[in-house]
Amino acid sequence: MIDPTSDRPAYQQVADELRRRILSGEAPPGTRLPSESELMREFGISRTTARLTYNVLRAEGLIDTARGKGAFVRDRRSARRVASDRYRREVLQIRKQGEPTPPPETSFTRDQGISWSQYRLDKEFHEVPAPDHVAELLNLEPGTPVLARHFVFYAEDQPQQMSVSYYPLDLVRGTPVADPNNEPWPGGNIAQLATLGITVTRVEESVRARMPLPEEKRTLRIPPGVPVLTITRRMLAGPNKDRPVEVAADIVIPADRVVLDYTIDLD
Amino acid sequence: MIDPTSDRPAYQQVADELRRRILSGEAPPGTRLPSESELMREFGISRTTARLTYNVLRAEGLIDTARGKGAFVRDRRSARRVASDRYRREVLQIRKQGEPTPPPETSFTRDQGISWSQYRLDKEFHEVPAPDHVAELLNLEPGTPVLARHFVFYAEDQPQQMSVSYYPLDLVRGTPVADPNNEPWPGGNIAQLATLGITVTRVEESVRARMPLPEEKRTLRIPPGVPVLTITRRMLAGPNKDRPVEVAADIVIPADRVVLDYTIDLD
DNA sequence: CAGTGGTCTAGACCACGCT
DNA sequence: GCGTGGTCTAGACCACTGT
Repeated sequence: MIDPTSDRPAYQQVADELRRRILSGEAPPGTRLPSESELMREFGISRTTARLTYNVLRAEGLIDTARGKGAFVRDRRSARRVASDRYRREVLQIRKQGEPTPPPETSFTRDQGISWSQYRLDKEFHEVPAPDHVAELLNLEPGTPVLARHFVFYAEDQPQQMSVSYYPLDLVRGTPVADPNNEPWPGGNIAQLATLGITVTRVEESVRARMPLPEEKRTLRIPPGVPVLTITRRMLAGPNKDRPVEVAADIVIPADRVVLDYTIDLD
Repeated sequence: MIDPTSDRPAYQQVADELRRRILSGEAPPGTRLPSESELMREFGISRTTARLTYNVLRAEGLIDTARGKGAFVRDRRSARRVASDRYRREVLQIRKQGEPTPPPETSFTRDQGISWSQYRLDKEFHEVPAPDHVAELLNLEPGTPVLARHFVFYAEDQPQQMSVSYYPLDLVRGTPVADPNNEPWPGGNIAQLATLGITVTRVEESVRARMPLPEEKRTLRIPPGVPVLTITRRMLAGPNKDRPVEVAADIVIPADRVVLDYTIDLD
């Protein structure tokens, strides 16, 4: 089954064959793949080469391996959809109610399709000098003190995303926004700012993807071969949409758990 | 330097130390890291363990390795920004000119900040039965014939993205849109549809991230540890924004080459 | 030519899951 | 207890880059 005359290394040739089975549907998600010993016999390779094969497929996010069990085809369908008009719905909710009343929906819980009580929130609030990219997005001098709020969101005990939100300190000092004990807060960021008399009129999001750092892998329980989507968000206030009131630098979401939907109207 | 009593494997401990140097800025992009032999001496590990260390850092997208040269810290800054209002600018251009005249700007060339002549286009046009997800997005019966247009975009001879665009065949048969020899086409997709009397009024984009397939790695020259962003795009026409005229399933962009910017107005 | 990373082998011990 | 994957060693040959 291996072509020794080929330039392609043996472990890649074996990976090619297993990948073909996975992508063709011949080996659907959940299927158990040959054990390393079986690979050694079937392809006439050493243990090390068999392991190299599975290293490749693991890095591609195609398989899961477990000690004592074996190697299995991973289910790669992504789950919840996060729509860009979640912000608009939040605004409508605020206008309708005049003022949000608990237990309200937030963009996060609504995206999950689960109820408020089904998620947990880890949080730490810090006053820190603004990092450079934050200062730039908030139009502040570098080093200006800002409020940094760290969150990890869970749905049904599964971590879904982590984020750091930055606010100009002058804006929020002494307000409920700066009080960790006020969480969970009704209605999400836009509603929180509305209680301070700030009307958010525009949201800007910058989307990137990269491999997770070890700490992110641990906190979000990200399996091998799964990248993260990062969103750098900025909220602008005022009729001219020019006053930055919040930037959530690095919202980090495991890419196997989300689809980001955006709508662009051309009229 | 290695703690043999730790649960953390030796190759991870070495990776932790090198990662710390990279992320702290102690080893900035371009820095040469210790050779495998040096790692063996400095940390008292075997060649295999040293290689495992660099496998980890490679999969995280932190380093590049080259035979005969060594291991180097990769520059991870992402480059061009792709703004969601590129579609709006394209519409404005069409309205202004009445009809696009070459050499025009497209959303693609404008995003590059390069001129039209600096990129090349590989293309194949096929009439195929609509795949399931395409049929659903176009509101067609599964298997309805559609026009599939395959593109690979280059900027300065570097591949930047590949895509497949699907059009309902009834809409475009016999028109210039279905003629491969008409490429490069002035003004991008929206302008092309405008010449058919179709006014695109809404664009929907769904953004995902995953590791690239081998063919994508080859075509787009993607280094190890770099995911791809995929955009599934749908264009809608008509005053009610309800007639799907195009879906580009799987626009694939190496994540180290792009930032996707979206603006959401709340009024 | 010496040094680099890429591939591959044969073997060892371990932690874990299942029966 | 046996089979699984996870870690680690010692050693070999190769292709490529530099001097």
